[in-house]
Amino acid sequence: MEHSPRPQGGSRHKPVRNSEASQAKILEAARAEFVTHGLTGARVDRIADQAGVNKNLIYHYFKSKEELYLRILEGIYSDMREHQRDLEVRDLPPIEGMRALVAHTFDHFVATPELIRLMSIENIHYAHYLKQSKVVKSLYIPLLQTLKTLLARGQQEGSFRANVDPVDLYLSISALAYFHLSNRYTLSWIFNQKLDSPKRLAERRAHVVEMVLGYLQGDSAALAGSKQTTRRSSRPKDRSRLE
Amino acid sequence: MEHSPRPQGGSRHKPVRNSEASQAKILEAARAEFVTHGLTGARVDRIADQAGVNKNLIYHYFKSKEELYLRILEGIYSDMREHQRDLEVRDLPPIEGMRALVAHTFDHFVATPELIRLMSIENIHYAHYLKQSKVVKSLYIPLLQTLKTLLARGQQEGSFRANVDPVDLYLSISALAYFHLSNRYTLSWIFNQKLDSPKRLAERRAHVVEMVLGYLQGDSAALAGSKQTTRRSSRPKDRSRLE
DNA sequence: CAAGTAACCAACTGGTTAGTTAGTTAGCGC
DNA sequence: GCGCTAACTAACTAACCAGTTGGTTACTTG
Repeated sequence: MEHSPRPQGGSRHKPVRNSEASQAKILEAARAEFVTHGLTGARVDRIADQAGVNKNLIYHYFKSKEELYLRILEGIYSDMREHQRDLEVRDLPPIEGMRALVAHTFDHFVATPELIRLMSIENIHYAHYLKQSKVVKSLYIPLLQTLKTLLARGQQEGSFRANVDPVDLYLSISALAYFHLSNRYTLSWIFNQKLDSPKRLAERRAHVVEMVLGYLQGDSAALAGSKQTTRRSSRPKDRSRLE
Repeated sequence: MEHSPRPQGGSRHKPVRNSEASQAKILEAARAEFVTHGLTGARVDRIADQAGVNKNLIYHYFKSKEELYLRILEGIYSDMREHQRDLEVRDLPPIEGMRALVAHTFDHFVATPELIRLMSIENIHYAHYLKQSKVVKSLYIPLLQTLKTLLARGQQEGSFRANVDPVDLYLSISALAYFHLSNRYTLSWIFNQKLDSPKRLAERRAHVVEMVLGYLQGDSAALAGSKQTTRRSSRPKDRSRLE
């Protein structure tokens, strides 16, 4: 099916026609377009222009705008495979490991702004497209496993509190690393500070790491309010509610 | 300018023409439309249909789709004026006050899903429209002030750690209360659990409150790594970085 | 080198959509 | 009860935009 010209090497000058290169250019342009404008805001004419190919070529290789979007979406999530460097963290001492995991999550979001944009965009669309993907889901399994392992080892050696749900912890780590970036435009304006400046990012990174570690290392028994000693009971007395 | 018919009471049956009611119907329909479809996905024909008015009436009262969107945006943010119940929290003991503040932020996000959607949508649009608003920014000043007050009082009585930036703390509280909701569609699918079920929300609420309080009450000196004793220095040694 | 195939393109199409035009009619002030 | 203003409408328009048609040309294969 693929029609790569002169694949066996030989002449050096690139051929006029090159399906692989064209597809790559389309995907690259599409990624930028979807990331900056969202699915509904994206224009396939603009993608064609930016890729330097005829619009029809897009339909030649991808059957529709939505199909192309899905390809981009899967690509971005799969780049998170890099996340699987979590594995390297499993053998570190729990505190060090957790610290590295949080910092790495933070750094990854900073380094891949496209991931954050597309995650937001997908959620605006109620995850309609992501749900069609087969691969993405499985990427999270090793990550959760790493978290569980670290958590258990930390609890065993007495440095982490008990009764921490790994999914909740993952949600919190992501939340802390994600929100200030995903919402940086409204927040920067509201608080009169560039949340994505290197200095501010370094500060925030330290804060986020401290927050997670501070929580995990805090003594839950001492911290719990007068009545609550078991967390996570499904309907707490709710002393803190205002109304 | 306003042309409200029979404003002085009198006959009970509603008049055929009623500008205030029409505008209200338009705004209500527009809110639903923008919240579910975003700015680019929204259709003014659909808004007109849903409001039960002629499309041109929308242009009679609001000069464009974007203008209407801005109105909705401001309305949603202004409903956060309710947030100013933070003030009631200022006089509580610091721990109780902070607990209530976090819980209230969480509850507010749960109760106002439209706020989260529009915040995400605005950030997809780089806060282009919010920046045109004059009112929104000022809503955050008292909130930050409350945070500062609580923080200072807690530090003074020795129950909160030192060196906590109020903006960072606000970002973290919001992040923890926002992320699992804003991204509930992708996350629910990935983790095979309905993140917005009442049970799960109650659990998450407890976790979030615990996380913030646990962090604040943790002893920063004891928690800090071997070298770092002053947090928030603008370029920490970064022992936790992986690469 | 002939013939087939896939890469590639210009121009078009039809449905959609924000916004307009050119009015009609309800209700108020006098 | 007349005239004015504002509420309200039906039908239209111009631009836009995803997707198509109907090709031409580069490259491969036999």
